[in-house]
Amino acid sequence: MTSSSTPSRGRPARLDRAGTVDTALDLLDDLGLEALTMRRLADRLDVRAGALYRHFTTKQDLLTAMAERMLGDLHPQSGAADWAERLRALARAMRLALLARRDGARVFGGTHSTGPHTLAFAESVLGVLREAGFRDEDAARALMALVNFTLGHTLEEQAASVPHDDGTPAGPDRLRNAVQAGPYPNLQAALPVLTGADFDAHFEFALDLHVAGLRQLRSRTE
Amino acid sequence: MTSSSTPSRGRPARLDRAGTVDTALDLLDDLGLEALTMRRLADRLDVRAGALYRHFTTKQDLLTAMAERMLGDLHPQSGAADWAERLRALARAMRLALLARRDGARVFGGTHSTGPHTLAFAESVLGVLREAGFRDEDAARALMALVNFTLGHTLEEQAASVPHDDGTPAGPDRLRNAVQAGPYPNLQAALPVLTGADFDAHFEFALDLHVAGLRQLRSRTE
DNA sequence: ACCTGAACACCGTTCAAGT
DNA sequence: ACCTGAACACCGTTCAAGT
Repeated sequence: MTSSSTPSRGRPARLDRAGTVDTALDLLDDLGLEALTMRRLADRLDVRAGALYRHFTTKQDLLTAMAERMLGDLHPQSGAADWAERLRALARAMRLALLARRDGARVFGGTHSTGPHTLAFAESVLGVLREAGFRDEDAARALMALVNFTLGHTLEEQAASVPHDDGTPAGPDRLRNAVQAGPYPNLQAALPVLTGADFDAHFEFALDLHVAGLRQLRSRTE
Repeated sequence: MTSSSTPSRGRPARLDRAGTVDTALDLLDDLGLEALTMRRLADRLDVRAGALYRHFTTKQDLLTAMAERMLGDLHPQSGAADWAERLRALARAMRLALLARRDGARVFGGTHSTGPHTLAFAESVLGVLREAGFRDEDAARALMALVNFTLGHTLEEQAASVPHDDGTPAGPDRLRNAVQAGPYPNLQAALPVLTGADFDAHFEFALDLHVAGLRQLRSRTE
């Protein structure tokens, strides 16, 4: 369901950047980042690994294209609401785009795309902020903060859902055991929330903090 | 300057967890995460690679110990100030601890230590927040938000300082070229700040947002 | 022009055998 | 008890040679 176009007439080129990136993302979903190797990707494309280097100078180049592609599936949902709600919608859309693929946050975090989807996202965030009256400098820094905490959050969220080798969920257990073994009263109190799986709520909390901070900055600047 | 103790009497064990972690961190500083291999670490310890597996079940285990060790060099600077300033000091200390070693943020982000240093840090942050009057749930989420954006920021900061193969700084150039090639008026306006290297200011901005958000939450809760 | 075959220089990890 | 030697099953990347 991945390779589109190129109706096999004559002997069509089996490889092209776009199709290869799609297949690589499918492979990522199936096997995870650790198992995404050039050889396995080549296998799935019925090609030898060396052939990939005609379209990607390096594996890093492929990963960057994958990150860029992920941000293409970005649909911020927001009517003509106020700036804060439009900002929230953009942050939520970024989170969902990264969550949509296995290890999406790690792929995104390990690359630095300057492709059109990535730039369009940044452009949108900056547009909302500048229209809201923020200075260029503050808008730039607010964009960085938003991207950074969204990435950090999504990294954590995807890491937490990785199970042990034996199948049981890894994160919560280890933390609970460690906390109960030592003198950590505050951690003990926070444990239910920290080991809880309500990542939507965690993200919304962080988003609220960010927006509240911006609102205050705005009211002082204007 | 790394291996301490074990005055070579008789035939001392050449390997121990603590010393190995120190050497691994030295190697990380010298060569970076990409080049930190079990074989190279074994070389520096005058040992064969297989011997490392007597002390670390896996490379991931070693990396986790390294992350835990990094948080041991945490010295939050703050007198008996108010909660907001104490929180800032903790966040700054975490950032500095990660920046102190090459690729420190990537090592930390790729692991999930539940060691004493890591837990003590979390315990401190939670302590400040709970003493300030935050509910357990909010304190837990504020801790997660703080760790996530500090990690995200530091990841970005260390990635930005990686040069091209040819020596010139990689990040700024590529972004500038890409932005100037397309219709990105908002990015154009933000470019000086985005490509600027004042990461202290970027971090303080994000920290201000976080604290302002918390202050507002607190005034509504109490 | 595009891909294969085959190699190069590595990896993490395991484990019998030595001391 | 602790480490070596040697192997296993891989990696990313390059490049002459084929078609």
